[in-house]
Amino acid sequence: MKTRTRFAPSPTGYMHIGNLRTALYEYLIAKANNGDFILRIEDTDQKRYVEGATDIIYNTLKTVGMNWDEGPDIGGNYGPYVQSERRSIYAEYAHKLVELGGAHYCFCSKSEADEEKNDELNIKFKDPCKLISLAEAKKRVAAGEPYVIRQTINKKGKSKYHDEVYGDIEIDYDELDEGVLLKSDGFPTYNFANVVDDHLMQITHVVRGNEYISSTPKYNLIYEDFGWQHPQYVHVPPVMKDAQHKLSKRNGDASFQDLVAKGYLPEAIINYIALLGWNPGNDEEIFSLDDLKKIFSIERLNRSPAIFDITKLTWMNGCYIRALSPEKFHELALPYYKDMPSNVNLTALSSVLQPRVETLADISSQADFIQEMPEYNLELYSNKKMKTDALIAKANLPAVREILSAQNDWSNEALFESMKALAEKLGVKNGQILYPTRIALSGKETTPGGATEIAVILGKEETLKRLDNAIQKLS
RNA sequence: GGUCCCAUCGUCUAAUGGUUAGGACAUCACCCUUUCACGGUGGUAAUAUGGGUUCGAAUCCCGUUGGGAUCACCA
Repeated sequence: MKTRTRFAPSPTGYMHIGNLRTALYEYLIAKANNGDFILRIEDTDQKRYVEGATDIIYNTLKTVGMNWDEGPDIGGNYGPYVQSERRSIYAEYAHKLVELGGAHYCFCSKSEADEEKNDELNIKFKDPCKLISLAEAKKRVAAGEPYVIRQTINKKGKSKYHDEVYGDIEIDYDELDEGVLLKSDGFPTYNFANVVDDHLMQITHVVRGNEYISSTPKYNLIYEDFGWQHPQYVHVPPVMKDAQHKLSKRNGDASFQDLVAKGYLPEAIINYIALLGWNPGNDEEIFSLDDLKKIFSIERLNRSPAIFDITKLTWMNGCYIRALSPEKFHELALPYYKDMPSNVNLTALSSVLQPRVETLADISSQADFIQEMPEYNLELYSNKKMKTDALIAKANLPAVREILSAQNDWSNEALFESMKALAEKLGVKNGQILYPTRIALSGKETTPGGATEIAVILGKEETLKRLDNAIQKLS
């Protein structure tokens, strides 16, 4: 049987990192087995529907390269792939389930149900409507009385199923709740829709958060009542913000699109989250999506929650940035150069920046001095190791200015040679020339690149101008 | 509270009865160096806890503690 997995997000307008990881695992399970990855939109809760949310889902999956084989936009043999377009299907199966004895009509109002149960005394909702005969219930339905369809659980003893990650799970049938399957608005709940859809769409592996572990027996009961075989279950632990809290929109935690906006590369994000709950069994940790397709296995999935560590993602993102071709990096950096003066050597800037930034957003903070010379204190000229200070700067900078104004070859190598020659001629250390020059050109304690590299980036005109200003400031 | 799940360095994790408990991030030190990075070398740092089982336990079993999930006409 062909492996088929599905990613079934509800369109709430936010691509959660945990969700994306689930999608990744679903995608990888399918692709590692030459199977199909299906996209299904679970929009049965109209209250939570957010306009444009499906586009975020599409765009995210596309930018990371997780292409789906069937979905709302491209169709497939098992559509429609949007649950709100499948209402008649759920209604049909829900009524059928009633006939099969797996569910019953319930006429209680929501408040009646709430009143009945008592969390503190651990009293579960006992539906009085279970006692209504099917004939009577049908009559009331036909008369137009509002109703829901509730699951009927009469089984006793222990339910048992196997989870690919957590092993054998045993839960007493008494613990199971006779939940609503079809709401009074005619929409199904997740509890019902996912079973019907997963069966109809021939999903072989259901991958989802481990919060579903304890409700899975209810779903299995529905499969049983219909005489269907249930899929294999792959419950995965949550991705955490810290030891106590899941990553969530409510906490204001970063979504995929937030991370991209902060200068993280989609490839790095995917690589990092793949390792949050899965490992290849060796010490390697840099993987492309294609690599992952080849080596992913369900057996190496972890059972315990993993904390999302932005520091490690940042490191990994730095690895990906350094691995970029200089051209590609330059292309990605371009948007951050929007406000740069036109005479700046952007190619040179990119080449000094590439090994120094960990996220694209670092570009702005590292290159800010190029746009505009910052205010700085003369103290900056002091450096013990370089044996230099403002006095030495004052003494040497005029000579630097002189030699550079005569400089024709404005390459880094040529500039460096000239500066070295100058130091030798003056009988001072290289650092006593280079350090003050760097400060004069940047006004910053740390810069991407040394004095001559900055000079190349700024260009001759701007370099001389900044030297003049520095000399004036020092006098 | 009932039920279910989880527990190795600060973090992600490896070690599926026998290892000096390994790697990565972070951190610290040193080297490289035209500041800062990059790169290189080395260090600090973990089996929650108490009992078993066994020649031998991070690993198997039981208890304890801690954490999480679930008990919606949300998914």
